Amino acid sequence: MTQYYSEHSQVWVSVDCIVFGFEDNKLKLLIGRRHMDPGRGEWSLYGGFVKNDESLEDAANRVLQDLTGLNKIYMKQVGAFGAIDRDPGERVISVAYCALINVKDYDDKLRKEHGLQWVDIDELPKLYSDHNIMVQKAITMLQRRINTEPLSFNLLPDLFTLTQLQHVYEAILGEEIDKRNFRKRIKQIDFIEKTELIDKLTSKRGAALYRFNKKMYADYPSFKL
Amino acid sequence: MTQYYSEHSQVWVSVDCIVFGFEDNKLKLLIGRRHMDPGRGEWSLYGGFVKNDESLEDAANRVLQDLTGLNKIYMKQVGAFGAIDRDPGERVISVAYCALINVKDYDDKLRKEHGLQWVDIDELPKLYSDHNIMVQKAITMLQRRINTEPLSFNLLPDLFTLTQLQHVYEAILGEEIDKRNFRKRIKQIDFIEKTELIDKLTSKRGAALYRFNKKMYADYPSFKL
DNA sequence: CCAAAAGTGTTCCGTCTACACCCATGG
DNA sequence: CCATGGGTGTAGACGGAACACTTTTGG
Repeated sequence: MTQYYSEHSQVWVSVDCIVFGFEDNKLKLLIGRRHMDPGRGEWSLYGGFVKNDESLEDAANRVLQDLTGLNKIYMKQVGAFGAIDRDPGERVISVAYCALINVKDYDDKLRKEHGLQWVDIDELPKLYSDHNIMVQKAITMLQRRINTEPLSFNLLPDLFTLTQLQHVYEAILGEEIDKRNFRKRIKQIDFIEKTELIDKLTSKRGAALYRFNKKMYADYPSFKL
Repeated sequence: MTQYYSEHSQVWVSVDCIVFGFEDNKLKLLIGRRHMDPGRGEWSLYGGFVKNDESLEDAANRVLQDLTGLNKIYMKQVGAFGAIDRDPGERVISVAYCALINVKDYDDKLRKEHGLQWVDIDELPKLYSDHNIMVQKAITMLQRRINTEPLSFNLLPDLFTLTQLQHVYEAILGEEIDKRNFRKRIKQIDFIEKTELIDKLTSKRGAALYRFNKKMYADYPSFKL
């Protein structure tokens, strides 16, 4: 079993946040250029070191809040990355977290202050260290889970049209979906509620706005698209 | 982005191995009693600290080899666990790895030397720290992946009968499977090869032995049970 | 001869897929 | 009046689930 602490070496642990957003019917990733060595100037995920008095989740939440001003963001651990030389400076193990945010909730001024950009996931540049691998793993995770967990709503405003929702699925899965089949399946899910409201922004005719009823889902947490 | 190292604190990082085996048609977990403080005497997973000159995977492999004498064990990361007080002694972040081994390959003398036991996953005791959560997460992971990845063979000898294979699925999924439907599906998978050999140990009539053809799978890595 | 496990097909039902046209409105 | 996106149903294919009896042989 575990042996005494002092005989062993300690390492730095960081969290890296893989922040996805949805805009122009594309899945986007929030990245910026590193402001410090090693890797100054390279494209990178946003991250930070884990402090002694915070859990991994707390650290990821702190970094995300610092970054977006938002609290209670949907977040899931992607995994720990621990190759010896993954950080060119020192031994740093990093735990990657995937976050989904609604771009509209995110103050764009804050984005610019941090020097960050939304980049289409189909046009990602080479990122610092192993960050591309982290992103790839996060996308695979989303694809596996999107049909069995209500993830997609985190990328949309509280009120959304079915076409928007469909575009989220298409962006994550990377393939087109038949509109009629998609809507048929949605109708069977009772916690995706149709409201009386009509969205007139995206079409002339107007589209019904829907809402994800969190309470109803919490009472009966089963999801299968 | 990441800031300079020295301003930040370091932590201990350990790996914990969730070792599954299959025996008596049950899924079993390898656990032992802790030989040191904190938590001396409690049931626990087997683990060890990550050294400065090894990756997380290397550390997990080292611990597994130390434990079983086996090399090239099937292994997958379950996740990083980082609650502040998860280790009662010091701040230790642990990365859990799930391993699948064939009990027959494992020298039972070595097991006893380490004071370890195979315990039915339906009869797990309370484990040290957050180890029960790790195990639960590993089982959920297996259940999700067993139908899309060729995991099950790692729990069996090279040659196995279809009934044995079916029992592995039943043990992991926790539900009974129809024999005829199961065999129908297996027949469609061409890298599960029927051999000429007959197993006479488990039945009077004798059952055909099958083999997982790794090369054939590597050439065409698609799996759907 | 019998207990115990191996092996084998068919039918039914529900689910997924493919597919095309009318509607409402702003400009 | 027309371009744009919203909204709707059906038929055929396919895959999954239910289901029971015969075979072999060691003891």
